[in-house]
Amino acid sequence: MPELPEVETVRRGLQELIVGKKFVGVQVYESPKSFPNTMSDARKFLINAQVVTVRRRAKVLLIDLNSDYTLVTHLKMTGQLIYVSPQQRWGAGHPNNSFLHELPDKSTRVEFVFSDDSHLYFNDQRKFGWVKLVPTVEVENIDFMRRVGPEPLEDAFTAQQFILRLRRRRNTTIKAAILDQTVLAGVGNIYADESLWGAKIHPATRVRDVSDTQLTKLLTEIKSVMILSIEKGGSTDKNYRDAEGRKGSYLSFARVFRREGKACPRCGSVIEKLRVAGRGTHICPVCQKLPVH
DNA sequence: CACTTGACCTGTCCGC
DNA sequence: TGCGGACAGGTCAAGT
Repeated sequence: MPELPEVETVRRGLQELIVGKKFVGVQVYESPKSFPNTMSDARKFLINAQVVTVRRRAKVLLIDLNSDYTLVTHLKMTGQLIYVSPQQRWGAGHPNNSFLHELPDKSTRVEFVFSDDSHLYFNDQRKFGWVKLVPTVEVENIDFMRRVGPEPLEDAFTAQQFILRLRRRRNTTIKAAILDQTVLAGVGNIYADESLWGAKIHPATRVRDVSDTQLTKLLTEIKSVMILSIEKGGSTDKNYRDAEGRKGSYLSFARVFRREGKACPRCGSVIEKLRVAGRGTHICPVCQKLPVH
């Protein structure tokens, strides 16, 4: 899915595009998971409500409404939230997002309509994602929100805290540990591989075998990789699009992710693909050595 | 509690 | 071409 940089890119787009807009309609195409609330709830708390702000926590997007309800969405692997203006709906396409006039399509789960006849589409090919409408004060009580760890890009999150939280997971691999959303928020498979390469740590290293110095370096790499990716509009492998339907370009700057068989930009060795923590994993076998015992 | 694995879905790609 | 299997950016429920 969309990891932190992709969700943040969508958030920034929506913040520009939909704040102040008023919902006048909603159409649910499929999957109760995508919009489990009753339509009577939607009528009461969504229809005629205006968007106040668009927030993000971890990989979750929060669209606050002036009805004191919040649209909470998780894009999981293939979710998209795409805004389409009335002009775009009539086919005023751009090469980068010319499919907008074709929406809704077969992957559209929910379609929202604003009073100016612009639309917001929640698309999700694999149907893992979800949208909920919950009272704003209840957002923090959602199970995931209670358990999720600190935001890596907040200055208040220090290396010391990062190390303390990671040390709870001594016997697992460092990659599994940073993918664990209760340790810290927002790291997914792409930025796990990229930041471990930056810190020269083999993803299968047990946490107990990674020094505090290396963990400090790892947090620095997580932050810098995410900041760069946000600048590039995130990573588009296949499905990911921003709020205007555009692709992100981070993958053309990636050092190891999906670059197996190519040269490591640091030492020139051939990048390898392996499986760690049940996920496809990319490393430089020379820069990232497993500790020997 | 810590840790691992499979399930949730659809689509695509690769080998036979 | 067709078919089976592996795999894809995330999380959660079970299992040990």
